Amino acid sequence: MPAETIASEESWIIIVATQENQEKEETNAEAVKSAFGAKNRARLIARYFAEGEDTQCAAVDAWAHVYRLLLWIDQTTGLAHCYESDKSQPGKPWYGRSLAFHDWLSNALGTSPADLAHRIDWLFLRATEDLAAEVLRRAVKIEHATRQQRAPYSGRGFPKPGEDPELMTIVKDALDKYLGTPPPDEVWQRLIQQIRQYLTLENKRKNLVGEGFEDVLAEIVRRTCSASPLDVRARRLLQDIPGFNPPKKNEKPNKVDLAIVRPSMRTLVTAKWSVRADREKQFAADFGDYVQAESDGKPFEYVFVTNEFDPARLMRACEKLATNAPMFTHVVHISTDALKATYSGSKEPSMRRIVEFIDSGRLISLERWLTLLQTA
DNA sequence: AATGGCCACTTTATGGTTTC
DNA sequence: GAAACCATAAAGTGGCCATT
Repeated sequence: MPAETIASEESWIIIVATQENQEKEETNAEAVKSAFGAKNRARLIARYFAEGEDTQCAAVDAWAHVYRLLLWIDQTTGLAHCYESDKSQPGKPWYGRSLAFHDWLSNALGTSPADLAHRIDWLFLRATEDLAAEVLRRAVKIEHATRQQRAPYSGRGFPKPGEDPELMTIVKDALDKYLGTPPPDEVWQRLIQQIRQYLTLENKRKNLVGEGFEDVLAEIVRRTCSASPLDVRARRLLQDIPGFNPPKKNEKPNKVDLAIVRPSMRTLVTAKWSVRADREKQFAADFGDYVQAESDGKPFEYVFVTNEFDPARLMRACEKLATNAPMFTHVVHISTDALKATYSGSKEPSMRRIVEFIDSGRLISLERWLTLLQTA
């Protein structure tokens, strides 16, 4: 594996970066300062659609774009992630469902179960390249300062940054018998740093999935509905949407995940890749704020878009009432086909219930929602 | 086994301050 | 007056744990 090493007499900074990154950086003169930030996400999403064949973005393929861009493989099972990791371990019920989902997805994307990993997670992989480049730039920048800080203590065997002796012992003990010659210090250090980077990388993902989901949906709506006059924005202030008052003083302004404004209707979207109980409570609180702030005396839609696979959570979203009418105008899942395939081997009533909701039109697919937006 | 809920994790955005 | 720097709030998610 090619690596960039910043050598110094003490050799304590070893940054791992792929050759590919380095080349990209040279051609890509502009440096990305916030790899996961709104600006870079927009740049990457634009690039994704520019490189693909489906530039217009057909409603029927919308789910595939979302999954190619955002879905990932669970490291512990090797399968496409559709539920909490601890419940998706081999032998537990959601392992079977994860297998079914993985099977459905590789088929639907026209690839094999073994190759699926390379067909998804586009956004995270690209953003991660930018992040690595930025980390490298920063390390170079502060290298001098770090060396000065350590200078007074040189020669006294102070621990080096990023050494992690415990992790090193684990690896050493495991391989001891098989190593003819003990590897040099730099090799150890690079290995340890690579392991740590690999492990921490996964934690960063949730950071990108959240707002990245909002951005991807916004872009898909824009491209799918390019024929009709509509204004789509992610994280728009409620007060900036026509017909909604600013908050009373001392109350903090409310941001809407996705706001779609058409001549005929204002649609406020809450977009959550997945759901937890605490987030469910937020739905009703937000809706209350929206109703409070409405100033035109005209109806608006409140839509929930998600990739949640838990039937209980989906059911509550479908059934939730505000006053005595359904709170959500639509409950939208990225792929109701994926849901059905994932549940197909399960006889639990909760899952049958969801299939009924799908069949009755209460829980609709992203494709269906986009066509509704196009026609209204 | 399913449910409900808490919170650790990580980054960005923002606003203020300092430096050149 | 731009830039660089710093501290802090906010956001969103998945893992995890206790309870049903």
